[in-house]
Amino acid sequence: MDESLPQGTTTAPQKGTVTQRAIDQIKAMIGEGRLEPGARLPTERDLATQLGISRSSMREAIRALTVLGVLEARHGSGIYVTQLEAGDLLETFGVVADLSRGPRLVELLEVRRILESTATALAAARISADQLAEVEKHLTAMNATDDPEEILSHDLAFHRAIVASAGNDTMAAILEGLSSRTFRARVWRGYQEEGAFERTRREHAAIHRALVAHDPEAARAAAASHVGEVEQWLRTQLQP
Amino acid sequence: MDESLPQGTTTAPQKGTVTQRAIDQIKAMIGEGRLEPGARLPTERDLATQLGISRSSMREAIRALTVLGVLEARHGSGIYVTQLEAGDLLETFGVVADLSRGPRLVELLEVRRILESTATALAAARISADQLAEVEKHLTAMNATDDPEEILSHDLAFHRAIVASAGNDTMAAILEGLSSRTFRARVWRGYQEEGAFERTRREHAAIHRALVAHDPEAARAAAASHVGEVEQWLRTQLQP
DNA sequence: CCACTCAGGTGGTCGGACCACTACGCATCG
DNA sequence: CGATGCGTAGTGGTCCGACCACCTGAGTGG
Repeated sequence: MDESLPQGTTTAPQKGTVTQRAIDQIKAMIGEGRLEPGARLPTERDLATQLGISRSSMREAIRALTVLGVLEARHGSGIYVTQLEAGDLLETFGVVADLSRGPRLVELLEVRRILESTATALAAARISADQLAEVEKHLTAMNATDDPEEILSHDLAFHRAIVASAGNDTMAAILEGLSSRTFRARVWRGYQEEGAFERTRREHAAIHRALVAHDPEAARAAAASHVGEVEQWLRTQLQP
Repeated sequence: MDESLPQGTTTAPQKGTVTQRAIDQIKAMIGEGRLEPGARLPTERDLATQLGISRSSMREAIRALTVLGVLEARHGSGIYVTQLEAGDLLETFGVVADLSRGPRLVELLEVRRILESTATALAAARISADQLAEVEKHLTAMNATDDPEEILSHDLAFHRAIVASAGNDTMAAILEGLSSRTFRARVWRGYQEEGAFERTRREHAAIHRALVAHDPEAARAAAASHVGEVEQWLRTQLQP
């Protein structure tokens, strides 16, 4: 069947590195509810003792879970479990966008097109007056300046406000990663040099109209077309 | 002449922890193309010396990038950059599914419904004979057993084969995380106790028919309905 | 009653030591 | 001559102990 290895403590699969085991164990503690969101963990030294490993290895495990958005270390205070909200856990999604290039950029944009068109459709049905005002604020601000940096900033906020109105925080967090600053800046650099300003402006206006009219289908089409334009442009860039 | 500037050009901005800086620098090296996918990094000791930090801190940085799927450490050999493919970077996506609970599970299922319905529609248009055979293999195997464990396994493979036929690796990797074993096992436990076997079988058959007919719209509807069923069930479970 | 001080505890960093494993060249054997 | 085996150098993995930087809260003084 299996082994003849005596287990020192309760559960020790004895697989992989010591650090990896520590990562899994802490993750399991949270998954099983033994550690609530926001809870404070024992000290690094205590944790290391409990799991029978050195503090160095335990620190590596904690660092790993920190970059994953699961834990949060506060210098001088302690280690805490994050709220485990979508934003916390999906922050690493931005890394994917930053490190992707070539064909994968197109794939990412395709995913964004699918999700954002649906999110925009949902927003058209659910958006409130206040949320719509927020959207309009960034729309007008975007059209009132020529600074590319500022345009990009308001463009991001424009879409972010719309997606937030869709009411699905997880989807919003994913799209946030897919629209991260460095990601868009890379694509926009060349895209806007082809006189895409005016087209972008029209597309944004179309999206806005659909939101005002609370027309999900029109919103979906407008958003899909908007992202699709960039997607198609990028596709041609890869086939010189 | 270096400090008091918002951002340095070459040297470190002296922000955050030393380890975090190391993480960013390595990430930047890869992003700027100074480290190609599959390339071998200098040794931990050399890297630590280059960045002027201790080996312990460097190890934490490496470990962090390892769990993110950016680096891969081979004991006794060296540290290498992964191929940076969708699967490598999106493996951490499974953590989100594993640690999510309550309302966020519904949100995740909603995202999956949107993506998988589109992926299934794409698959209907593009699927080849070989790929279709693979899908059918798992479909029949799923209907030929009563072992819940085996059913779940073939169910996963069934959808995986379909999504793979859509031709978007990034989307496939995301859906893989959203359909991870532990995630589905948690949901299915209760779902299948309500006689959902037969319904699931019919829904799978409908998806298969649409694939055979190369009918994207039917495939989209069938897939959306399939995931939506589970989604709705889960929604009711949260409102007792 | 409030503000300040300061000591203890915590995460952050460092350097060194040793172990486990891999890779590669060299000597050996067929 | 080629294939095999072995040994060694180099790599990541682990551990230890020390010190630093920072936060917290109890105690002190006004």
